Amino acid sequence: MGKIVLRLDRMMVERKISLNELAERVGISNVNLSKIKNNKVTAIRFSTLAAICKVLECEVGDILEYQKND
Amino acid sequence: MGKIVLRLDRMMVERKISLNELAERVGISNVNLSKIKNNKVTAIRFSTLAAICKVLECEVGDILEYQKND
DNA sequence: CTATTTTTAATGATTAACATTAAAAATAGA
DNA sequence: TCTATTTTTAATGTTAATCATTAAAAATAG
Repeated sequence: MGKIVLRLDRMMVERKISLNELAERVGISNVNLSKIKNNKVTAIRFSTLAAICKVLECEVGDILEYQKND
Repeated sequence: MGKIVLRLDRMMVERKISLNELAERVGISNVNLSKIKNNKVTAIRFSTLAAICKVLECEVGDILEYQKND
């Protein structure tokens, strides 16, 4: 069926930013960012996604990917 | 502040698929797909996004982009 | 070991996707 | 121009799920 996978790790390592700091700068709780980071959410608001892209200075495609199976 | 923009048009033209057909194959109403296509939504479910990517045979970055403004 | 960071869990509020129906607007075809 | 099809807008209601908050457990760092 394929699914959407969020991959924050790479960019976070690249930008040398911790989860707590990213959460603060993005403007959401670290608890929720942890969920997002570990693919425990099934949707995301564009405002949140935009804030993440802004702080991490990256494109949507850098953190969201479509993973098809088979 | 920057925002997320959905761009379905390009891929739809490229795949030569109408909004009604895409809606049907994605599994959502044409009304909602129209909203998505015209950026009238503020969030999206990964299941919907994955279905769109599947039908259009594309990556997330092909239809979702972060647009920063100065 | 201890302090910090990250993850998990549970609860609750609020937002908003999505369905549905109906009508208006836009587009295409004859 | 007229007509059929497609797309968009509008309104209403249901349901899903983000996100906040609090607290505790687990993992990591020093």
